[in-house]
Amino acid sequence: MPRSGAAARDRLERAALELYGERGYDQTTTAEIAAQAGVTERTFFRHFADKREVLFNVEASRQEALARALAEVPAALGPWTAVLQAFRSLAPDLEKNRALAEARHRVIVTTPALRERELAKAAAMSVIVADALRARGLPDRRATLLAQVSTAALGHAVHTWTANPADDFEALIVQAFADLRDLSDVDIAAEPA
Amino acid sequence: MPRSGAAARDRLERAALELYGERGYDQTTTAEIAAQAGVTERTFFRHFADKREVLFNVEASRQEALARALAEVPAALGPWTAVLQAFRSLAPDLEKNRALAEARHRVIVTTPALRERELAKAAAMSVIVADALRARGLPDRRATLLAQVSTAALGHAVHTWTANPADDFEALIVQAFADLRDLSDVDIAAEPA
DNA sequence: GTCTATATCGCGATAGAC
DNA sequence: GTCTATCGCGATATAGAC
Repeated sequence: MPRSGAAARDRLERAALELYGERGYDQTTTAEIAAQAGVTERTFFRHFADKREVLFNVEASRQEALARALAEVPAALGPWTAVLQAFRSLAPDLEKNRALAEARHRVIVTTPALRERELAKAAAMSVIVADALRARGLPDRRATLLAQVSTAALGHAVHTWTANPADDFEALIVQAFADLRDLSDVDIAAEPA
Repeated sequence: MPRSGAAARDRLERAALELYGERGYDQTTTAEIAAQAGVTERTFFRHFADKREVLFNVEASRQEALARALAEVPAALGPWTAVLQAFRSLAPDLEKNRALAEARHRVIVTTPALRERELAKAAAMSVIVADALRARGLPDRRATLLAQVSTAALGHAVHTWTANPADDFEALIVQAFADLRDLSDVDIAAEPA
């Protein structure tokens, strides 16, 4: 048994995804996950704050990737377009891990507790976007607003993508942003005084 | 001690808000809340599914109000405007309970577990909006997208409102929708081929 | 209402890795 | 040798079962 923390962590993640998938989240105990990974239950909690977090470690690297992408977007672009471009850059990584993402997704959507955690991760994404927009000089409130809204669009695209194997992520996020533009356009005419 | 369920429920909510505020969510046990409300711990769990839910009962009535408001919006209005109008109708109720909302907000923002639940409630709101939009004939994907995005704007407005005692909710939500329109407008010109 | 399972976490000891 | 992951034991509290 290697003493490497990372390996144990990895085994715990795999074991959790497998067990949650087989018998469901509620019917799986942390002790079982630990056993399957070849460590004790106590070790599980040293790696993950709680039973949910074990499925959301991937999010961390995704967050870093997004932050980096946002920083690299040319300053000349408008905020809306800048965010879209950063989101598009996530596509390759997403497509590469599609199989895993689908397995994860299946478990998450069927488990309220996990869906809650997923929403929390999305909120964290939103904070990252807001920070980046402020750094671009967007006033605070607008930065927060655009961040929340665009992150919502991102979440929408990711969900659609995961649920429909035929869909292409990059096309979906572009479409989502376009739809939003159209929707507000249409209503401008209809808006009452 | 009246055996009335509603009264006990009310005392539990008050007790929880008070105790969470005083010593923090993690340092408060459900037993303590029950004791302060003059009931047994078992009764706490009869009324609320878990320790968090005790702070989110208000959301239920808010959700109903929103669903009703959405149903009453004239069919002639575009989806974007329709949602905005429904959101605006929430203003009076919000303003009336401002003091309580602020106390709640203070506890929630400082407690990750509670923030997660709050996000889940927002997601539920989003589903309600999406249903209403589909009922108005909007295609499924667009309905979901617009629902998520507009709910994000709503959340943004509510947060800003709660955090800034000087702000007026209705003005904030109108401003948020206007900002979104402007943001997409600005970028249309700047968008690359 | 009582009883119980189990998620979560604190502490001291142990044992690979460097 | 120092670190730090892990272990083993134990305590508490939430939530569900009977």
